[in-house]
Amino acid sequence: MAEPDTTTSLRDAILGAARDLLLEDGYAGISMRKVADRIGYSATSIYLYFRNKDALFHALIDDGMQRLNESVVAAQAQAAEPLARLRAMCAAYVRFGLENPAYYEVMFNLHPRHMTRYPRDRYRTARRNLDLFATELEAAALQGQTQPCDARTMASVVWASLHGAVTLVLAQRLDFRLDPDAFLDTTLAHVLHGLLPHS
Amino acid sequence: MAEPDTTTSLRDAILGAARDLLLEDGYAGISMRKVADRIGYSATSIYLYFRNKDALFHALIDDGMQRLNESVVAAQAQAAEPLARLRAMCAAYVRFGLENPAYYEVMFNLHPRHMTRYPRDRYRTARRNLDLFATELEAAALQGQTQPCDARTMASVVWASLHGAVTLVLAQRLDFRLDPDAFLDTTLAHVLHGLLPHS
Amino acid sequence: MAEPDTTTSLRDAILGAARDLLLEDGYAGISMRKVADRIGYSATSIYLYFRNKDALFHALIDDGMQRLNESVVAAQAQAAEPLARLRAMCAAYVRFGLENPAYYEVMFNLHPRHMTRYPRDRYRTARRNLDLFATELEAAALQGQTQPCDARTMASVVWASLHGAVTLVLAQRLDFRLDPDAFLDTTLAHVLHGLLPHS
Amino acid sequence: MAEPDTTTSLRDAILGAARDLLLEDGYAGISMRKVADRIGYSATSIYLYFRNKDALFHALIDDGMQRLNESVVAAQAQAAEPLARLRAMCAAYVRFGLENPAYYEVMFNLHPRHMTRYPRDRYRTARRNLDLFATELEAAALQGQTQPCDARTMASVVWASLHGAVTLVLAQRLDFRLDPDAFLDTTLAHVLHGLLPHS
DNA sequence: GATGAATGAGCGTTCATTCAT
DNA sequence: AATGAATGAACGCTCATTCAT
Repeated sequence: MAEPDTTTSLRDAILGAARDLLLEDGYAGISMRKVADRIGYSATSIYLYFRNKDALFHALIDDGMQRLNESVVAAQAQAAEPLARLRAMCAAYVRFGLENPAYYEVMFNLHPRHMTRYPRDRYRTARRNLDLFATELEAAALQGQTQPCDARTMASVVWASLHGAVTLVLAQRLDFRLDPDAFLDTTLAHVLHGLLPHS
Repeated sequence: MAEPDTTTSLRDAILGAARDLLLEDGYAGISMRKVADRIGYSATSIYLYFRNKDALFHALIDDGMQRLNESVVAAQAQAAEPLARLRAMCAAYVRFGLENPAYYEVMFNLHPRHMTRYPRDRYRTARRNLDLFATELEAAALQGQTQPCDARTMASVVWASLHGAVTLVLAQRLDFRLDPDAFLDTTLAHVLHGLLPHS
Repeated sequence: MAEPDTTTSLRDAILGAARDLLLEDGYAGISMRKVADRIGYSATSIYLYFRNKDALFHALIDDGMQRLNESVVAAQAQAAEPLARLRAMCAAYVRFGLENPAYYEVMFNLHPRHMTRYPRDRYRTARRNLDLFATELEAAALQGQTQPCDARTMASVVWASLHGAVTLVLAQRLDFRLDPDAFLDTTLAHVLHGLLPHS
Repeated sequence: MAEPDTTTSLRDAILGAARDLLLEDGYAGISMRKVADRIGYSATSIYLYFRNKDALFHALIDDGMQRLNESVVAAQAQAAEPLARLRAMCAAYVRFGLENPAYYEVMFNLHPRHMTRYPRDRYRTARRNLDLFATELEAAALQGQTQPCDARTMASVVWASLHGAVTLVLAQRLDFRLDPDAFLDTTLAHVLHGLLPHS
């Protein structure tokens, strides 16, 4: 269909097409042929760059994790105070999800069934992300800005809330009478408020 | 394979088999023929009760929504005070998700693509669920137990947090060093704490 | 390609087409698509009658064994004396091989690799064939017409000789200066002569 | 994968790898890429030495024929008398087959389809083998040790019997209650006995 | 109310081969 | 002498769906 793209590497083109398809049709919507068609190459060519479909997905996940990490780290650097940093990081996380729905789906919604072959140690990147939140939570608690808690657990709790909000919006399950942006703002405020010291 | 089941209606048998398969093999594991095999009928028979695969899914969603509603309503009745009611309802919601992963997946993770044909008015059941939360939030705010807010938005925010937690646990994306139950308890506490009046 | 054949059952048509293809292109030459094309049906239809490719082959083998058995049994009945019976049976065996090269190939040349899933007990039919030869060998020995020997072993030896001759002719490996018929006649005579009592 | 082998010629390395693969995975197990992988070269390189896959097979056949010839010639030299020589040669033939199943398969079981491009004159090596047997048969007949016959035909008959026995054993089609070695010994004895003068 | 027969589209994957370098 | 990039064809198989009965 499409003309072969000669400006980017074929490997990147494949990843890009896969990402797009993922967004349009979900996991089941990706097929090696469709990816190939979209970039104007034969299906066989994909196998020159990825051993099989799983490998392609895993590369997508790695790629997404990397980008998410960068976004959050960048946000972290934008404020001086733990709580402000947290707020920036949460906002960055949500923004990443909304702006990269395909990455988001493959990273966090892909059923474990499809992850069984995902190399164990690659999860480290994901955990590193959580650690960023935990670090700030710990700092905030030390300064008395938040209720003391187990930083690791609370990091996951915060993550879960953000994740739920992003997911609902992306899956178009949000009550249609609500404004997504207002909803997300409220979510952010609620999440942070939930961390404050019990009076 | 299986003997036709003569005690329940065929329609129910189909839904039951679909639910089981969903649970066992995930979304992709459901195929018309597998469902048919499992109940000892021919694949063609399914089409007598459901126009196509999507219709079958939608029925599954309806079914799940109904059950979820019942769980939450039951929880609501167990306490007298708005905040206590909310807590019970949140706990019931989470419990439902963990105990009915198949329903949960099809209800909230099904790709929008499959929802395009989902009749608009059926969403009402889903909305009714949210309204339950909104009602209690409103009542709690009136009594000064929580920070005033738009009840509808906040209901979705609460829901999003619970949903995120459930999703992470079901998708096995929770940090393996954390205890799921402790994580869920903390989530619940955090969600409720986030509602309290700003001091 | 071809018009659907409405006179024979589809199952038989499939087996027939598979047999023909086997003859033309060997084992590797058979594909579900080719079989389907040849009978004017879609490839999918084959799966209505055979669970998979192996099952199709196994049916072919069963079919061939049955026919071979019938040929040999018929020959056995044509003579009164053990040695004459043996001769007739050997001739019948060779004739069957030459006239049913496709069956012959699946039955005896198919690599064990492809037989691993062939149900153990089906081999009984093959053994029954050997027993026919063994029976006559035993009778002949009792009458002093042949050198005493272990009938079971010798039955296999006789079989091996016939099998080798058939195979060479079918695989077109026979020296092109020889007349196949003369070669087969000599083989038969040699095999039988080899059974006679040592003087 | 493997390091390129610099001691032997690439052509030989290819043949060796092909032979190994043939043995391990059977005929269908050979693919140009697998052969290439095994020797640490690119698949394209094979085409520098063999025009296509069939040519590679043909070379394998030549190679095998050469080796078989050597085995038989060596056996021939081990006895002084025609009949004893024949026995030794037959035994050598069988041994070669059992010890080189890969060669044996490609030499004698390869479907005629793949042989159409096999250069006519190459069959000479195969014929030379038969001539060895014919020569001894002729000598034995001259000395009155065997029944007079057309040596060329009888050489093929003898060959066919040995071939049948080898084939059955290799294809694992021998009655599992028989001991292969005993079976082969009996075959040998039977073949030779069949040559003796009619009393 | 239920089925058997049939299919077109699609899947992930492997293969022998070509061509420019 | 050797390769990397690329491909068209084919493979076994599963799927949702239709249609006549």
